Amino acid sequence: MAGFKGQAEYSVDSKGRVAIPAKMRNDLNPAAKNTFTITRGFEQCIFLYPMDRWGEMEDEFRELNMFNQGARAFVRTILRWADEVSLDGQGRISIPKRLVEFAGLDGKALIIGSLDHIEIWDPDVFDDYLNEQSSDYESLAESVMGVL
Amino acid sequence: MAGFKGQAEYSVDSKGRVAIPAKMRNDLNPAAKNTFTITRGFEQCIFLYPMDRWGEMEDEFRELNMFNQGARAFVRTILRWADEVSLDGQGRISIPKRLVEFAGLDGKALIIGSLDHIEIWDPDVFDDYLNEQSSDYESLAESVMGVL
DNA sequence: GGAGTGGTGGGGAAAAGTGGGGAACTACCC
DNA sequence: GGGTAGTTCCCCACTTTTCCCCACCACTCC
Repeated sequence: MAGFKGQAEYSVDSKGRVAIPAKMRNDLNPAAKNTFTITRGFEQCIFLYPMDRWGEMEDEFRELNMFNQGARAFVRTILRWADEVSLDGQGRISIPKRLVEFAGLDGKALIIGSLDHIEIWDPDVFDDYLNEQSSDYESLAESVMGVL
Repeated sequence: MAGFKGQAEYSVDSKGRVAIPAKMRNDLNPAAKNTFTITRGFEQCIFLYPMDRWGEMEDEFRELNMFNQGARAFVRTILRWADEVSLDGQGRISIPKRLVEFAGLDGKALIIGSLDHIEIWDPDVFDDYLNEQSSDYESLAESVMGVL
């Protein structure tokens, strides 16, 4: 299955609905049944995992030792923000209010494909994130990939 | 079976009744027969285990060595707080008074899905819990999942 | 230029949450 | 032993939210 890639800027309507780019919809595994688990991402963005991939994530969480405080706190956070959303007839999902607020979405959304998941950012928030990056793309690449 | 996820803030009425979110009810295994074992959770919250999953938990407790003092104390605690509750026609359960007091519930309840169980928190108590967290979500994720 | 695909916006039906009332059961007191 | 008060459980009705469907506009590809 091809991973998600590319980016697009779409509008978020008053009901919190956002269209998922057709290109990414086409990359969906039929097993995902046009359904995603939407949850809080890292940094100030939203993660969207297709149902099939989310099942694998849950299996990883189940393997954690729930008698460990840190593990409980982590699982509580990722799960309490999570919700299941499906594409409507127009290829849109509706984002729960609390996630709209968390990501600071305000009329516009930046959709970014990221292999096994899709990220949703507020365009302004994403600009700030880019500006905060201390190292440039080339140095980052070296530190992440250079040790392989 | 998909695990429980998501959160919702519902009211606790004067009779100690709380609705279980429809999304979580739909994730219930029919074998659970709309029945839960409700008991004291970790941190100041209430745990709700569907009947089918609770059976497995009991099996785990049975395997503990009851000649060990700690094991006895642990099992005593979790069992003495436990009670069996069923959904009424409106999808609600009624929480035993002593658990309402333990969790500090006061008119409102925060329901959090957590894979194999559901947690019930008082919203204020949960805020305090969040504030006590020493590390942010990103660092927590790295320390919990980063070693995989 | 027309048809089809892709994104946007709104309205109505159905489901979900909330609160209250009444019957059945129990426990306590007279 | 009977009556009363308290509790629990079940059912009904109301209100709000959510979801699904329909219509429209823009762009692109024949």
